[in-house]
Amino acid sequence: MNEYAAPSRGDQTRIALLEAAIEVFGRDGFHAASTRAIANQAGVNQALIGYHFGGKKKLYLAAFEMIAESVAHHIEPVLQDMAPELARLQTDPPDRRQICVQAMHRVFSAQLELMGSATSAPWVRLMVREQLDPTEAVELLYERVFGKLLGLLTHLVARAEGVDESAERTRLRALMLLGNYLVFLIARGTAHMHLGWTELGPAEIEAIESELLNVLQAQFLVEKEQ
Amino acid sequence: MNEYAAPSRGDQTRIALLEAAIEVFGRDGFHAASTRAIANQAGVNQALIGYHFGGKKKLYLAAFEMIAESVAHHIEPVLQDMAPELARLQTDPPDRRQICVQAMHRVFSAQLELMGSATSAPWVRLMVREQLDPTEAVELLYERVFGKLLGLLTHLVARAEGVDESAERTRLRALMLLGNYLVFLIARGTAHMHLGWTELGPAEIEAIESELLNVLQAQFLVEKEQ
DNA sequence: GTCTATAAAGTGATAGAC
DNA sequence: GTCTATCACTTTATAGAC
Repeated sequence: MNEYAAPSRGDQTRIALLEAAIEVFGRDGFHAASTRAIANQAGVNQALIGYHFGGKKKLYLAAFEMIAESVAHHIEPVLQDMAPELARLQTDPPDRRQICVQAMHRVFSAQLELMGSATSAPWVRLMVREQLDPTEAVELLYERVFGKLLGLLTHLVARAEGVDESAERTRLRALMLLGNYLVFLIARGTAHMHLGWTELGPAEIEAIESELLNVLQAQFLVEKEQ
Repeated sequence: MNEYAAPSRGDQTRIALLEAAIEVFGRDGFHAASTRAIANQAGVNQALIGYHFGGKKKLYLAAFEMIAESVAHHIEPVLQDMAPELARLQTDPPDRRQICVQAMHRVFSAQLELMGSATSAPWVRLMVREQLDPTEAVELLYERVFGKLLGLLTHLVARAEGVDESAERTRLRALMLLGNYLVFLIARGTAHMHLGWTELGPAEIEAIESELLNVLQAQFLVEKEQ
């Protein structure tokens, strides 16, 4: 499909099916989601899944292509915005710890904002599901989304602590940082029970974000003897 | 069934079905797991699921009863072992930060050991799945497992930092700590890709545990001005 | 308590009319 | 490109023999 021309009827169907697929696969999981439920949600005929995508499994994979594109689209401006600071880090300035903490916080804020928005919540659900039942899509996601995110975090950890970026410990640290907010996405039920929350709205996102900053500062804003 | 008498044939069937259920539900998810696959794995007839448990859904819930019991059984000695230190914390000793960090590390070690062992890996998979598709079992798990764990962590955070145990920030902090190792369970595929790991064996568990201690020390072993 | 056999409903895929 | 109709298969649950 031409990106600038008006979408044809077929394009509209394809897009509707992809959006419905993200919604329903994310809510019910691959097996529990029926092609009839997806077609119904999209407002199109069930047989069109076969026609446009070649089957349920291929629709599933196509949905991840769409997500990866959208998420990359959301993340890129944040990375662009951060470029000057990242460049400054190469010169090893005395305030590198502050710069790194700020950059990490910015990355997490962008992620939290993304996951909190109503439009992208279904993406998150589906990406989390894919982690649990990995298919070919995990590689796609790592290549286009999580790998970049983790690479940046690893770089920032390395710069903040003055350690080697390729060391296993550094990479472990980056994953653990990611865990600090992933827990709210994945163990949402348990998290809400422990906090007495009933939803994950702006106020809750704000609370997570604020505490995340505290944790980052506690971890990286102190000189260490080693 | 009497706990001390030899299990009857029916008891054996029940137990075999529960173990198979944990295995298969954890591997495939509730919907993708068929009662035939579970019965086959248990080496019993499919119709016996209906007879002993009343249906697939009830078998699923019964599996969580069994898990909760087993996990509580594993965790209790650790808690018992920690009781003296927890009592000492009440007196607000000068080394309370060290005590708290040690206690947290002990909790995480016990968890990591549990999740790393071949026998309990299926439990973990199933508990993680339940987080994503919450049923009545989430409440059971929170009541008997996660709530206790999070309660202890919240208490230790409060003691270490000298803050209020019931404050939302303190409870958030406890959840974030949990996230530091949960990420390795839930985003296992992504974590392995980022680290170049191919399995989660003793060496990997050891690496996580060791880095976790560093993170705990960085977060809690420094005096703060506030 | 365990088995076989089967009912009733749902699934993904597709042939063929338009 | 879209629709209806249907095939071939799988699912859970259960009736009834042993």
